[in-house]
Amino acid sequence: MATIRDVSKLAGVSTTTVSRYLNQNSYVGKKTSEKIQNAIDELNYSPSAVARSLSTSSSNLIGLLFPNLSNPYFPQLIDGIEGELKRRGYTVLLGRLDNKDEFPSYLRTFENNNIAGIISSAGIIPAQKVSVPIVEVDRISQNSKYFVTTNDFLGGSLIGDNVARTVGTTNIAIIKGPNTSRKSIDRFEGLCSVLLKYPALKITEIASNTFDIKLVDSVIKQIFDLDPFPDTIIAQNDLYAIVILQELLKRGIKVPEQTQVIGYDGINFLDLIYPRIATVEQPIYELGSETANLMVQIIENSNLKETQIQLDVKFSAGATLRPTRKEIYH
Amino acid sequence: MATIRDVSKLAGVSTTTVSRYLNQNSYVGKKTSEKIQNAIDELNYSPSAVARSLSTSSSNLIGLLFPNLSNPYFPQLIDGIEGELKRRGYTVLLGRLDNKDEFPSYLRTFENNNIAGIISSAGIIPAQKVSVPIVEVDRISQNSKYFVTTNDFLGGSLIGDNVARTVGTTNIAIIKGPNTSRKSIDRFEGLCSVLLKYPALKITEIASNTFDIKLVDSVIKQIFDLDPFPDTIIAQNDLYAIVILQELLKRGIKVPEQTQVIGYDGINFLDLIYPRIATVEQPIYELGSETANLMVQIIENSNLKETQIQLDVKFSAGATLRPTRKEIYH
DNA sequence: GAACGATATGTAATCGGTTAAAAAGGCTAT
DNA sequence: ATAGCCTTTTTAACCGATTACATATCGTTC
Repeated sequence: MATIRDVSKLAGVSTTTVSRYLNQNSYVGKKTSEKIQNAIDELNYSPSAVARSLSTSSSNLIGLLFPNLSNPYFPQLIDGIEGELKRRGYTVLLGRLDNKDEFPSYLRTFENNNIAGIISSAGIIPAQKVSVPIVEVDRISQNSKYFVTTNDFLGGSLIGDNVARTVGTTNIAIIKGPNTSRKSIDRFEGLCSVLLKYPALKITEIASNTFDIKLVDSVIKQIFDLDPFPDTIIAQNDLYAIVILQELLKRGIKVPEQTQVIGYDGINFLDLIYPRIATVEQPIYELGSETANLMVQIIENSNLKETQIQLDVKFSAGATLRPTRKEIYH
Repeated sequence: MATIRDVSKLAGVSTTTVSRYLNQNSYVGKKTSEKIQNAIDELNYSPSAVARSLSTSSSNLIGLLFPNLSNPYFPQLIDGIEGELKRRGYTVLLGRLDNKDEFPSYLRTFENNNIAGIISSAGIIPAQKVSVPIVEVDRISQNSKYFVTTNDFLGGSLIGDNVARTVGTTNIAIIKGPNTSRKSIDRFEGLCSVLLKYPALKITEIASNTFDIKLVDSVIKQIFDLDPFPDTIIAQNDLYAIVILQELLKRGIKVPEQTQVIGYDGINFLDLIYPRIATVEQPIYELGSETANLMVQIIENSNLKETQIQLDVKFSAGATLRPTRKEIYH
C-alpha cells in the first residue's frame, strides 16, 4: 500500500502539503493540487485510517451495542443505522451483548480503537464514565442525554382506541413489558388512558419481565390458563403476537371472532404471516437512520437542533381485529 | 487514557520492557513483571489497539460482509460468527452490501483499518487482489480458497427421501434457486438423485433467480397458477415455505392433506409458526462459529487442518408433511 | 579466569499520518 | 522602499505502540 510519503515524493512536495490537500484545511496551490491528485491516482493511494486515528485520537468508527438479533426488529434497526452511517463515511464496530456484564469489555475494546461514539440499543449502560458520546435508540436508559425513540404513549393509546371500539370486546388481556422500561410504562399508560374511559371492560395484566422472546412459553401458558378466556389479547410486540396467533389457531380458537390479537412494532415479518396481524407500526428503519444522523451531528459538532428525538407511530389495521361497532360514547 | 510511557515511568523501566511484558515474547524479570503489573493496575492501562495496529500492520479487526438481514438466517449466522470471534479476542467491522458495487468501497475501508481478514457471506467477491485472507460462508464464490458450507447434496436428497415416500405424492413443484449458485445446484441434484428413482412423479421446476425474499410475489404467483395444482411444494428456503404455507391457508387449501410443504434452513423462526414446517436443518450457529474459527486459525497461522469445511444437515420432520406410505421400492 | 549462552533491560528508529511554527514569495498600501 | 498581509510550502515534533540492535549481568563449563 502506498503511503503519504510515496505520494509526496512523486508529487515533489512535502507530506504536510499532501495532508493539507487531502483534508482541504489549508492553502494548497492549484498546480500543486493537480500534481498531488495525479500522484494519488497513479499510486492508487488511500490514507491509512489507523495512522490518522493515532495522530488525531479520533476515527470514523462507531461502536454499535445491541442485545441480540433474535427479534427481527433489531436487524431492521441495524439496517437503518449502518445504512446511514455508511453514507456519512462511518464504519460500524459490532458489539453483541449476551448479557450486561460484557459491557466493560466492549467499552474497552471500543476505546482502544479510538471510536468516535457509541450507539446502543442494549438498554442500561452503566453510569461509569465513557469518554465518547452515546446515542441510545429504542431501549433508553435513565439519564440518557442523547436518544431516539418513538412515542410509546401514542402507540398505547392508538391500540386502546382501536380495540375498545371493536364489537364484542369485554375482556382484554394485556401483556405488559418490564416495569423497568420507560417504553413499557408509557405504552401501558397510553393504553390505560383510553381503556379507563370504558369502565365496563375487564382488563387482565400479564407481566412479562423481559423482552426476551425465549421466555415466551411461560407468558403463553399464563394467557391460555385464563378463565374466562379473553376476547382480546394485546401483545407486547409482534413476535409475541405471532406466537399467540399460532397458538390460537392450533387450539381452534377463531381469530378474530372469538379472540382478537394485536401486536406492536411493525416488523417486516408480519408480511409473511396470515392472517395479517394488526399492530402499531414503528418507523424502524428511520429510527435507525435518525439515530445515526444524530450521532454524526454530535461528532461533527454541528449546531445540534435536538438531542432527544421522538418519532411518531401509526396504527396498522389487520385481519386479527374485529370490526368496529357503532360508536356510542361519541 | 494512560499510555505505555506512563506505565513505564511509574514502574521505573523502559517502554520496551513493558511492551515485552504485555506481549510475553521476551525475557522479563520476575520483580520487574510485578512492578509493571502494579503500574498497569494503578493506571487502569490498556494498550491502544490503534498504535499497535500502526506499528505491526495488523489488528484484531475482522471485516464482515453480508447481503442484508431480511432473512433471519443471517442474524443467526452473525450471532455465531461474532460470538466466536469475541471469544477469541477479535472485533467485527460491519459491511452490509446492498449491492455488489459496494464491495470496493468496503474493501478500501477495511484495508485502511488494517483488518486481519474478511468473512463474507455476500456471494461473489470480485477476483481483484485482496491483501488479507477471505473466508466465505454459506454463499461461496468460485475458486474460493477458504470456506465453510453445508452438505447441500445431502440436504436435497434428504428432502427427496422424505417427500417421495409420503402418501398421495404424484405432483411436485420445486422452487429452484439461482443456477449461478453452487448451493442451489447441489441441492437440486441431491433432490433429483432421489426423485428420479420414482419415474411416476411429475416434477415442475419453478425458477427463482435470486435469494431475495422481496421477489417472492412472482414466485408465489407462478405456483398458484399451476394446473393441476401440486400436492407437494419444495421451497427454496424456510422463508419461502412460510409465505407459501400462509398463502395455502388463506386459500383454504388443506396442509398437508391437499398439498404438503417443505422448507430449508431451519431458521429459529419456524418455532413460531403453526403448523410446524418440515425442513432441512442447517447448524446455522455452528456454521458461523466454525467460520470464525477457521478465520482465526488462518490469521494465527496454526497448522491448518482443513481449509474447506462442510457441515452436515439433518432432516426435521414437521406437520406440513403427509405420513409415509408403505415403502414399495425397497 | 576466559569464553559462552541464557537472562534481562535499554536506546532509538519506525509505522503513516497530522500540525504548530517558521519561512519565503507576492501583492497592496503608504 | 518598507511594512504588512495573504498565500504557499517546509521542517520537525508528535500520536502510542513494536522491535532490531546494543549492552549488561549472571552462571556454567573447560
